[in-house]
Amino acid sequence: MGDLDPVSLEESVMRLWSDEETFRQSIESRRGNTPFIFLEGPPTANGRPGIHHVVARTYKDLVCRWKAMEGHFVERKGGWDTHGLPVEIEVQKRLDLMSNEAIEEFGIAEFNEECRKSVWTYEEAWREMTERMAFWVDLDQPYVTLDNNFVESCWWALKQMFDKGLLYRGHKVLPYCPQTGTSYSSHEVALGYKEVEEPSVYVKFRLENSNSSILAWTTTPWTLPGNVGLAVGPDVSYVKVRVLEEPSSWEGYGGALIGEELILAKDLMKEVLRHHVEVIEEFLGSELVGLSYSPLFPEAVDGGESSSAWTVLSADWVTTTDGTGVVHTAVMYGEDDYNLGMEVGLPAQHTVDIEGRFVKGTHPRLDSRYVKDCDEEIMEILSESNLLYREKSYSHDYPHCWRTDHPLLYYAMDSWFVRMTAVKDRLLEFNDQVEWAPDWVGEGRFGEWLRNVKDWAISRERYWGTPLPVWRSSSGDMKCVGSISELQVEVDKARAAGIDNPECPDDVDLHRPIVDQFVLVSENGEPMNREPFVMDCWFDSGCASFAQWHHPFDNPETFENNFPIDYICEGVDQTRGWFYTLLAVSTTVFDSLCYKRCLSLGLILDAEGKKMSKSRGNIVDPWDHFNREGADATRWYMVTAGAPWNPLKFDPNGVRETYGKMFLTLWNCYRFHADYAALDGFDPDDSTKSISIEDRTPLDRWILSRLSNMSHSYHQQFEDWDFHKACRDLEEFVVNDLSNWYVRRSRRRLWDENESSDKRACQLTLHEVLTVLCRLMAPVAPYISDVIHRNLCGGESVHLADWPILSAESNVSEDILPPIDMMVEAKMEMVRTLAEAGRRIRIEASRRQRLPCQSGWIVGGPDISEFHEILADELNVELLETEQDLDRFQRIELAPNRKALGKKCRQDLPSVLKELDSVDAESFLLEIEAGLGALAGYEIIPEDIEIRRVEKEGFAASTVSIDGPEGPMDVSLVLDLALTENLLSKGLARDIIRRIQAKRKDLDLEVDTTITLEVWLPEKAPELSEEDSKHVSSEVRASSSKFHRMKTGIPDELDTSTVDVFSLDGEFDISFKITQS
RNA sequence: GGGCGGGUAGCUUAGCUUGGUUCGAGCACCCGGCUGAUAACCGGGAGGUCGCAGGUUCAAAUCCUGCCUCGCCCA
Repeated sequence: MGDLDPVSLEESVMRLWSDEETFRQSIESRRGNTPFIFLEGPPTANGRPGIHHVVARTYKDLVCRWKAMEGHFVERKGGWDTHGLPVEIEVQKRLDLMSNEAIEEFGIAEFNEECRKSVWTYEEAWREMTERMAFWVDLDQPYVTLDNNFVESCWWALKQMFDKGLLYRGHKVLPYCPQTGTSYSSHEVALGYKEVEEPSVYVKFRLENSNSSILAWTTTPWTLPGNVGLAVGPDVSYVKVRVLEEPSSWEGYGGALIGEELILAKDLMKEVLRHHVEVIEEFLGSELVGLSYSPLFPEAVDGGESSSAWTVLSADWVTTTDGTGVVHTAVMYGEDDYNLGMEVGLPAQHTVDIEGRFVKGTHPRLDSRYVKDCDEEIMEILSESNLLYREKSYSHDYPHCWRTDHPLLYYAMDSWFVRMTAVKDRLLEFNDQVEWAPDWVGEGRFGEWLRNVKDWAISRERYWGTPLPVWRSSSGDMKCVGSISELQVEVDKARAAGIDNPECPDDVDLHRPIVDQFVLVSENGEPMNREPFVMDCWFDSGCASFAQWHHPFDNPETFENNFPIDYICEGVDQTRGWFYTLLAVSTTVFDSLCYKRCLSLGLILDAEGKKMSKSRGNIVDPWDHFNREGADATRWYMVTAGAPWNPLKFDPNGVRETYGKMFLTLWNCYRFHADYAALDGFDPDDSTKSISIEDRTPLDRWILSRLSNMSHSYHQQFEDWDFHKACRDLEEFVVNDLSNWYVRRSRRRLWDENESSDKRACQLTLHEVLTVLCRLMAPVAPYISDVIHRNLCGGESVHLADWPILSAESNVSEDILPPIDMMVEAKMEMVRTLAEAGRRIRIEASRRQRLPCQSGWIVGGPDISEFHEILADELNVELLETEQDLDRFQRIELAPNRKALGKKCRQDLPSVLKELDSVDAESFLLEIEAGLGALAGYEIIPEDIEIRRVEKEGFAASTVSIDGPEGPMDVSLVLDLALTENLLSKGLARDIIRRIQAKRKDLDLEVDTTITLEVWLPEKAPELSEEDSKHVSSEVRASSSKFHRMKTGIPDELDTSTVDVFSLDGEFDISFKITQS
């Protein structure tokens, strides 16, 4: 068995999986069992996949693999998100189509064709990444959001909403660029923020039947003609002031007359007012509510029936952080303004047209002018009628069009909404039934979002997307079309009514501009045109749970069998994205929750903690690791680096570490088993040679028990979503228990050339341990676990094997875990602790490890005589004994039990502790046992203190605390440091063996190669006994050997390839020569 | 501005629900040991204002309040 080469190992497994269709088999072999339903959140293939996609796909994959091994039928349909703005932007940039006009000139059909091609740009890269990282998902029959079938299902869903009265047409205030005629998403807006300096104005709104004006402030003078209300905070303090005298200096427009009265927030007086004034009244905002004022531009807006137009309104979001504490409200040009306007019934009329010009009739000096050019004119107009108090230049970040650099206008656009507010209670109810990991995402972030749910604006004035299937006549009649056949019926109906329509075949492309060409007919015979929107592409992915099956048009039962979803997993940034839209759609369409479990992953950051993004250029290429440490190590690293929902700082060095520590160690453990199994013709299934566990050595029973314990907690941690803890524990088991103790302690057992039951017990044990390990690891590290498992289990893929732990949810028939023996585990723990203590003692006493001690004594603790052989070997002592007389080496110390004492003594605890420190431990313990113990006036009972045994000074000893059956107990180890000729000889032999073995290794000799040996010992060296020199010869496989006593150190012939010299404790040199025989 | 989450050694982190001995581990570093055992392992060392400031308490990394800071989402 060779060294581990993870890349070629994984690549060959990849080919094997593809040849034998392991993925398909792993699904089919469980067909008929309880399904575990997974839904893939569709990525978009118009960007290159990065390491952050590997993270998400690892968690998707590992849960699905795990559930499959538990016997569930786990289908995994791939998906692609193909609509949406990023696609359009990409194409627009490439073809230099920087406005809607440019796109329409280019042709919508041609433009959409470009988009359709663009979304597959990186499909190949995604497929390769997906396959190489071993994410098992069906990419041959994926759902694709641009497919007609998918779109048709989306139409169907929208019609369900329409029929339930959940769909309505309204306005939405959006950042809008009049030059390109486009409104922008927040993502586009973010591209174009610029710091600008602009005029801001303080305007006087004259109250009706009063000598007073209310002062309001705005940074967008162009919205003033549209003003229809003033918002005040009901609990904010306002003042009315009278102007007493002119300010000492005044620049620019505006001002106020002596005697004029102004109203504004009390806190902002100093900041706003330039005149000397007196406060004549003070009141809360609520007292202002309802007052009427004169419109600034009386011609601009028709108040109509509205009783609230040009009155003071109450809004609790008004603050006094800037302005005057009064917010000028222009319904069509601000989101808060619009919402307030809808709430209180303000007239919703545009004073600005779609090209950014004032509409005719606003004001003779403003009509038809571009609004951003009118700031000066507006100030002049207001100033002339003494309605301007002040102007002030104001600098702020303001969004600009990323394409034309023009400032964006917040503008109320026609828009379609889903009435999510109507189903809020259901949303909350369903959300409560979702098992969230971590739970705070569901309760906090997501729950909070749902409690403040707004109607979902689902229309976009774009080209590339699922068209909104609503047709509307000029008088407002509407029809929502829910399928192709319905469209055909409507088209025929229109044709019959004399409207000329193109053909509408069964496979009509449900995209723009095809569907735009159909004109339908309303009940009263009017032509109806399609509303010119496409849908928010989140609507597409929100429909994925059923649209992936073309529900309800194809096999409705497929959907019924696959809904609701058991498990979804995406980044936490999807909270308001996919997590929400899935729930929004399932609630409105099916009145059901959509998914039962949701794992929300933390963001992935670079090693410096910065978000990975294309623009920063700090993306890690997954192939850097696939081609070096392999996908297993990369996946294992990502899972063990932290909780899945915490941000992961991806450290390339960490992958390397995981590879070195976990995978090389595991491989070597496996190799140890495999090499000897091959040599001995080991057959695990040969029942004539099986050895029951109770007949195996305590060491075997120990590792098997540890394996069982670890497996149970591993499983439990999987169920608790603590994959990181599970895998860390497993890694700890492999490195510490399996490699560093079991394999190390068992090496000698397998060296034995003769067939023995002990050797066989060891091989059986290793075989069992590795088999279970492979199955536990398989979901996370699917390659190496499969290779090892196949080799151990007659070629069976680990992914077709059963999960080794039974649980309520699984379909597994039997538990293959060995018995747990807590006693043997506790004892072994003690052995290992004592072995470490022994090394500590030797270092303190300057006694080198290879020089044996005659005796060692274990003082206290449980009986571990079954492990004396192992421990004696570890400690390098000739004889290990149990000493019952504790006092021979030990004294006691008393330590406080702070928890108990704290309850009892409260604030006197410090003085009690101080006294405890100064009493004589032995005699005070007697007092306590006699019920007479007292400190600082408090009675001390045995529960208040802990007795610790420590070694007495002057002994080569060490005391350790171990976990006994009844809590922690102290055990001491004492070593006899006396030297004898016998010990010196043995130590010398061991040093010689060690150096020769190292030399053999240097010379690349095979383990079973025999040598001839000559050793030259100087006179100062201890005598090497006959027995020990024989021991040397046999250990190093010398077929003949000579041991010389010589007066000088080094033999004459010095060929470094066969001769070597080493120094023992720096006192003398020993030389030796080996040659292959 | 609002909501949520994080801040513990040079780096990565455990501990926080339920307050109790000197805050535990890994990587890197230094010294030593062990090894037919691997990029492994063992012992020891150095390295911590547990983000800051208050508060509660005999006792706070842990509970409470405020602030600073980073991130995400929303405005």
